[in-house]
Amino acid sequence: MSFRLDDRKKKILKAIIRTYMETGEPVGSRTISKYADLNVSSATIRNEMSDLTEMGYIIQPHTSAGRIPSDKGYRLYVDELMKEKEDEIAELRSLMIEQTDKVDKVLKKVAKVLASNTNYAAMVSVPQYRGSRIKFIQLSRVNTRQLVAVVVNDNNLIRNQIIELVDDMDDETILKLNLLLNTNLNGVPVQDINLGMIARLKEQAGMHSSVVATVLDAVAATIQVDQEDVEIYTSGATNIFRYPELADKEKASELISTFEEKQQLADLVKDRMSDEDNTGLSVYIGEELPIRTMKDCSVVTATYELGEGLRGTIGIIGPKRMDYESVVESLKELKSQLDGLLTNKT
Amino acid sequence: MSFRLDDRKKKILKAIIRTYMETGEPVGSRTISKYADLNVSSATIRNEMSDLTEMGYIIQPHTSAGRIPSDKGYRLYVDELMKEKEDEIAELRSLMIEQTDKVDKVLKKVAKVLASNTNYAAMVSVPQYRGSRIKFIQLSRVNTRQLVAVVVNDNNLIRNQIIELVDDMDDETILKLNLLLNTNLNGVPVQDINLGMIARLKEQAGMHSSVVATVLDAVAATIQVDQEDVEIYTSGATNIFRYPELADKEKASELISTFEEKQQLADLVKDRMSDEDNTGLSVYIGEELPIRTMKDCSVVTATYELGEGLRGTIGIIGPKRMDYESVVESLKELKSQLDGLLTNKT
DNA sequence: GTTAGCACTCTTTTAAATTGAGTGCTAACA
DNA sequence: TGTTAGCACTCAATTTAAAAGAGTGCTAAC
Repeated sequence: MSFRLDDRKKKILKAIIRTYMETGEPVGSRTISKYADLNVSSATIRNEMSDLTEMGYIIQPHTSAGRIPSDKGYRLYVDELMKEKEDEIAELRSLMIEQTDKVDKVLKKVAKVLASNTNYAAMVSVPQYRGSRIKFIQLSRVNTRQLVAVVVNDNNLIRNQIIELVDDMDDETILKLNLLLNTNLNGVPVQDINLGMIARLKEQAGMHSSVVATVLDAVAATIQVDQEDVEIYTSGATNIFRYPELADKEKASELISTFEEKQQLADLVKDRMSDEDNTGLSVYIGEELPIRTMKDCSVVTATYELGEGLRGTIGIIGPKRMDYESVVESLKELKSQLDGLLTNKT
Repeated sequence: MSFRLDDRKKKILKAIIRTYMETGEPVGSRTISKYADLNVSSATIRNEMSDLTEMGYIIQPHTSAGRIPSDKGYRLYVDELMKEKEDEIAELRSLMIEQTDKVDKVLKKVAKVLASNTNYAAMVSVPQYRGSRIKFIQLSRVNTRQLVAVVVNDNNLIRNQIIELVDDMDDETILKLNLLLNTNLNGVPVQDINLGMIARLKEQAGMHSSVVATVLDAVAATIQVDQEDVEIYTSGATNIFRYPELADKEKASELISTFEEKQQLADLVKDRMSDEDNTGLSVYIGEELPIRTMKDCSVVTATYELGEGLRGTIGIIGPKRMDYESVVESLKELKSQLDGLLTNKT
């Protein structure tokens, strides 16, 4: 009782998915039979649809309604049936990135443009520093009891912190510490800096004063990236109201909460980040997503690389019947704009 | 044909508002007649309600339904009828602020706690630097073609920027510039630094090299606050789904968009900021709000002051029938926790 | 001034009837 | 053997009608 997915079946499945994308309503045999390059009657379509249902590519919401694509159906569509679609993307190309903005402004704008361009919800993760190296460290005196520590990494990202002193510290010591920090940490990858290393530095500092220890700890804290919290910008959350299948109170509320919290999105992105494949694009459909509230959604993500090792993710969240082609194209376009953007800026 | 708002009328209005807050349904004369300390029949209440309607404190959504409070009614309630309510707030008191966190983390948390505590949407604006003074400026060399500028103000807030040089700059010049900047700008209020001042500095720098000019411009840009964009954290946007009168697709979508965009909230906050009254608390009801999408909401805001001149706003957005008493109490509590929080931290 | 009573209004709820899209099956056809 | 017309059947969605319920305004009596 197993069927072959022949050419006609594929064509019909594709027609079903395409139609469903537009309307959001279950699609019936009659509708498909009118579909251009497929000159068969609705009865024939019905037979084929019956087969496709049994094969699990489409689903009948109730006895007497049309069919809608299953996750498996969408998956086949994304993997095989989808043809690239080159139009409308030009808009993005012109609309975008002014070199003068700061990185976070650019990323916020990317989220916004992406959302308004696709009519889905968009997210952009701020690149993690992981893999970047320390380029410059400086301790400066603000006043007798305050220092400021500034750390610049090789992507020109700056972190800093005020250090409150409990005891005085003379200028010479500060100079010495600066030298120590720079000779020992310059060029060291951020993630290699750990407690052991700091302990060794404290020893080398020679002086066992607790003030020095405090300062070194503070510097370490400045450098250390909060590995946990990836920052995420979102935009267009309310676009989900455009799609009735996501727009009832229950679902909409849960989904928008997920966007608002961002933590789960961050987890999703982090997951994705560790992977390493050629295109940098991935598609999650429905239950494939690790986030329960999103089981009626699809998510398409792309990783971009601002500079050496500075890697972030852009993504689109929409209904399962999202227009995968244009989403993929939009993401590709933005990815290529972001890749290498940072070459000469903050 | 004008009535006096006597004691009984006030009592009845208060009862109507209280009841409506709970149920969200128009409330009828019968319901009120059962209300404890008011031993009159529903017919009497009806007469009084008729008066109150004519006076504009309550509204009849349609001929044969109960009454709901009008904006004017709520206003009276807030201004006169509301009695302070001291319970449940203790929770906030314990729940809150760990001194160790950074300011932005604290503020995000405040928004979250406020939202989950009240079941309304919450917003927190990040304090503007306006009024703060410059405490410390330092230019440091990162490498031959890059400097980093660090500016610390008297609230210990740090801003910084990488400066790309087009021409080399020797160490002596950097030292000279540092001296120049610190002697001239130290203690100067941030908002007093303008183009004229920078021009004068350039002159004083003596050297007419364009490199120096570039550096000074960059430093100015670092100091300059983006006056336009107040940053705002929001939380609990989806709480609006708890209130049917706000939860239909149309309104919910618009409201959530407003939260997401934040620009309009920022404008609201900025407006508020210029005011100067004793308590720092204000209540906007319905049409009193300058934001069209919020005409069915009420907003309560409180300004807090982290340190000298570092002033921000916390606010609650909810349905007009929000529980003004506990909202006001919650805000007061958080305000008092935030006030003066910054005394010794970043 | 207060209240019981009642007719009237209008929304909400409930139930029933109708419509309509779509299926599955059968029998006929090429 | 694959395709198709035809038809009975199913089930959600829509329409329609009826009933219920909540609340008011007014009147007349206390």
